[in-house]
Amino acid sequence: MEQQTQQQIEDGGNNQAAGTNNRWAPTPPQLRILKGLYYDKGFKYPTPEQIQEICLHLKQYGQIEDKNVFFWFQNLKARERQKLKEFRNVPVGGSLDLNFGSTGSTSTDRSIDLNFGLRVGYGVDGSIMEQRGEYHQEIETLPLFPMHGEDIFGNMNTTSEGGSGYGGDSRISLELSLNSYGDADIA
Amino acid sequence: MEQQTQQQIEDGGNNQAAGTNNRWAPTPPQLRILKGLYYDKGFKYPTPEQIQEICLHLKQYGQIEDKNVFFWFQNLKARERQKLKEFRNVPVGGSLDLNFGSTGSTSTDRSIDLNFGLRVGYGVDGSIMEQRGEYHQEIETLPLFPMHGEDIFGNMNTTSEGGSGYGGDSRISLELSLNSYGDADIA
DNA sequence: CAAGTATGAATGAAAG
DNA sequence: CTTTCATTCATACTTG
Repeated sequence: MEQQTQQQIEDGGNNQAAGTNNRWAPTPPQLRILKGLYYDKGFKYPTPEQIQEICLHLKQYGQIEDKNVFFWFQNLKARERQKLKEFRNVPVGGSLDLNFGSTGSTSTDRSIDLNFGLRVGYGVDGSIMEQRGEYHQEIETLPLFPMHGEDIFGNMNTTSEGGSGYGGDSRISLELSLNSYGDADIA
Repeated sequence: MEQQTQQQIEDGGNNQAAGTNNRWAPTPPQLRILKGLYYDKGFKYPTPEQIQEICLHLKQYGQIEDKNVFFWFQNLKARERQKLKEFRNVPVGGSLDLNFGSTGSTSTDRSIDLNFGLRVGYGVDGSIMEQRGEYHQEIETLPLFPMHGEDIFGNMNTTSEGGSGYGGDSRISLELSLNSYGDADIA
C-alpha cells in the first residue's frame, strides 16, 4: 500500500518544464466526442485499435495521446461502477432520509451501466479464464461503531481546534472497543 | 497551516438549500468522528463498505453522502502528504546538486503499462460487447467515426499542435451530433 | 471589498 | 479491473 513513488512522472517525450502543466485535459470538443462514444454508442471497452483511431481523430482538437484515451475510458468505467457501489443509499433529494435498517434494495439508482463483468475470453489459447462472478459474502463487518453513543461526545466544543495538524495533539480518543459483536445496531 | 477555525459552526440538520449551497460541510459531530477515525484509529484507507457504514452513522448528525466521506478521507490523506512534500526544500544554499549520473536510466520512457495489446484475446467466442453492428472478425480501421467530419472543418494541423495551450477551442461547432448529454462543463 | 486560505469536489495518471 | 495518488478547480469563510 505504500506506493509513494508517484509524484511527477518522468516525462520522456514532450516534456515542457518541471513544474508546468503536464497533465492532459480534454478540450471541449474532445470531451464531447468521448462522451458521445461512451454514452451514446455504448462504447465502454474500446480495443487498442479503436483507441488509436479515436485518438487520431481527437488530435484535431488538441494534443492527445493514446494513453489519454485509454485512461479516460478506464476512469469513467471505474467511476461509474464506483458510484453503483457507494450510492446504494442515495439521498432521496430533498427529504432527509434517516432510514436505518434495510440495506438499500430500494433500487434508488440511476440508470447507468449495468453490464458488469461480462467480459470473458482472456486466454488466447482458448482457455477462458474464470470470469469474476460476484459471490462476495459479508466481508467482515468489523464494528467500526460498536454502538450508538456518540451523543455523549457530540456536544463538544465546536470551533477550537487551534493549531495545525494533529501530530501529537492529544485528542479525545473514541472508545470504540466495547462489546465484541453486540452491535444492536440498525434493525 | 493555520486553520483559522473556519468550520461553520452549527449546522445541525440541513444546511443545504436547493440551489444555494450545494457543497457539503461536515457538522461538528461528523468532523469529530471522522477525525477520530483517521487520527486515533488510524483509518486511512476505508473500504467502500466501511465508507458506507461510516456514512450511515454520520447521517445522524446531518445530511451526508458516501462520496462525502470518500472525498474527506481522500483529501485529508492527500493534503497531509502534500505538506510533507512541501518541506523537502533543501536549503543547502550554493550546493545545488544536479546529480544526473544515474545508471543509464536516463531515458525513462514514461511508457506506462500500455497493455493495449495485452488483452486482445477477445474474439475467441465472439462475445464482445461492442454492440456496433454485427460481429467483426477483422478489426481494421472500422468506422468508429462515420465518415464526416469533424476533420474537414477542424483540420488544421494534426501534428504540431502548439502543446497544451491549444488556444481557444473556437473551432467549428458542427461536430458530431452524437451528443445529447450535458456536456455542460468547463463553461 | 480584495486577497488569502482551508477544503469539498473532480479527474488525469498510476500502481497493484 | 480496483484502488490510490496527485493536481487542479470551485467555493466558503477569514482577515486586512
